[in-house]
Amino acid sequence: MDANSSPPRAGGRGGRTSGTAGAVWLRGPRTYRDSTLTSDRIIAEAIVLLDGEGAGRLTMRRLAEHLGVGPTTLYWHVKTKDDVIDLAVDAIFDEVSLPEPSSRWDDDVRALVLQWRATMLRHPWAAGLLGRPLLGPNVLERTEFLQATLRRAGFEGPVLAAATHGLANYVIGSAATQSTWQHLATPELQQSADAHVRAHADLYPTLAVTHHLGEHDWDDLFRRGLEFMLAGLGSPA
Amino acid sequence: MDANSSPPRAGGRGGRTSGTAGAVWLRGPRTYRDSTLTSDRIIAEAIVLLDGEGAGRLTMRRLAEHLGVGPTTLYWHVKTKDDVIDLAVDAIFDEVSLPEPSSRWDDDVRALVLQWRATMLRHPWAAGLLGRPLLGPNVLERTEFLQATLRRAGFEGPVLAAATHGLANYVIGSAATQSTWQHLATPELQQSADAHVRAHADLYPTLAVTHHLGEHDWDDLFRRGLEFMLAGLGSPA
DNA sequence: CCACTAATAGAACGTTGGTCTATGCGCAGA
DNA sequence: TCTGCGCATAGACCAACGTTCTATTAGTGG
Repeated sequence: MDANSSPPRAGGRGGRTSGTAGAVWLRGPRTYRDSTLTSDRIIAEAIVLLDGEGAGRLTMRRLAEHLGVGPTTLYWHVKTKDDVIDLAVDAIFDEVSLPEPSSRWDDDVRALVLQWRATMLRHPWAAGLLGRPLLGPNVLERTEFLQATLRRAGFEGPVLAAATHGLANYVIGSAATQSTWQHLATPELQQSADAHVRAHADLYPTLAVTHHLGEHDWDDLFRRGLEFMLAGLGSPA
Repeated sequence: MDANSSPPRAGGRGGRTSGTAGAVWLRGPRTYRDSTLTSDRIIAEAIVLLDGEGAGRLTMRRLAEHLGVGPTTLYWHVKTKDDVIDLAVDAIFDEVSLPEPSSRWDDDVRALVLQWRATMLRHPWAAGLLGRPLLGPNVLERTEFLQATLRRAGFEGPVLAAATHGLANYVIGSAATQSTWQHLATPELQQSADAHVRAHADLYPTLAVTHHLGEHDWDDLFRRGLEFMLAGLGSPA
């Protein structure tokens, strides 16, 4: 807030630290104005902001304010806002822990994919940020795990590529759909959407009966779809 | 461009059309300054702009300019820019023609899903616009068709819902991934991404061997994944 | 000819992402 | 202890954006 008023903060550690030998160890790493702004801290705060208020309300100024820092200062640590977003997206994938390989490859896939999905749902803004290349180390590491698991299961060549893509795209699509409905659409919108479909039951007879937009058991839905995919993979292995 | 200079355009049809009976038929529908701006024309031009330059370069001002119209005029026909986008997204789904129901339900699904995908690839900006509810009539009609087809095939209850969602989410995820790579990532980025993965072959051993990011046979990949899903659906029907 | 409505344009506001430039802090060496 | 020097921060500013408010014009019905 008013972190940039007149009295300058105390820098470093207490008082005078002239060229005394050995003082380095007491001083610790380079500190500046005692709050070292790093790109990591920026990304972390960006994620907090995104989690709390959604992608639309992430602005460089608000982000700087939350960090107690001038708006333009961020650009010293980060090139553009797009960089912030890309880094934030990759950062959340750190939460997807890689399962310990078991004796059943499909169990490993299940475990990974469920965590992947859970992470995307924990940060629903991530779904709306697809459409940008996912090349961060965390994403690549998870993709590597998925593909390596499938490869150990015996898939190869085009089949392996298709299996990897199929599973990944299913997760991405599912998470995007669910995030959209759960977090970006207000309950009123969900209800009126439901009402709208039922009001036009002549146009959407099947949807009107079966498609209760707001009342899905999303977990069950996802798991069933995943089992379809795994079953389809099972035969031509 | 300079459509708003001093000389006002000629309105209506030639000269005086006072209260002469029967003149309505000669006059045709209400015309104003001989170029009737409608929300349909706005959406159509928005799609042209989106196709040509991507989502990032669609602004109300540029859209108005392309229509030879003042920037604020659009707001008479359209409430907000989000409306334009929502309408544009739904409009492109008009290109997804509903297949004639055949004797094999899976062929119908294949036909629909392939067209769905093709349309999304034809308008690659659409993928980045997921994360907003798809509730337009065109989208709903296609979803209705998909679900109705599966229902006729014997699916019911949670299985039906899972099958619909599974297929739709697979299409969405696949199209998003491919659009991202083909259109939003420059060839240089693709190449350097490839190089990056191979340079870190220690971290991504499987990807380094198999994952040629820029050189996928996307059609083949998608079809194989779709067949996995359909095969998985086939068994527990 | 006049009032009325539909449609257009313009000025302007607040906010955004980003750049350019100046300022201050902390450290190393003399 | 003083003096540079580079890392880090802030401020003024810019062009562009979405949108609103208000004025103006074209066409219609009386």
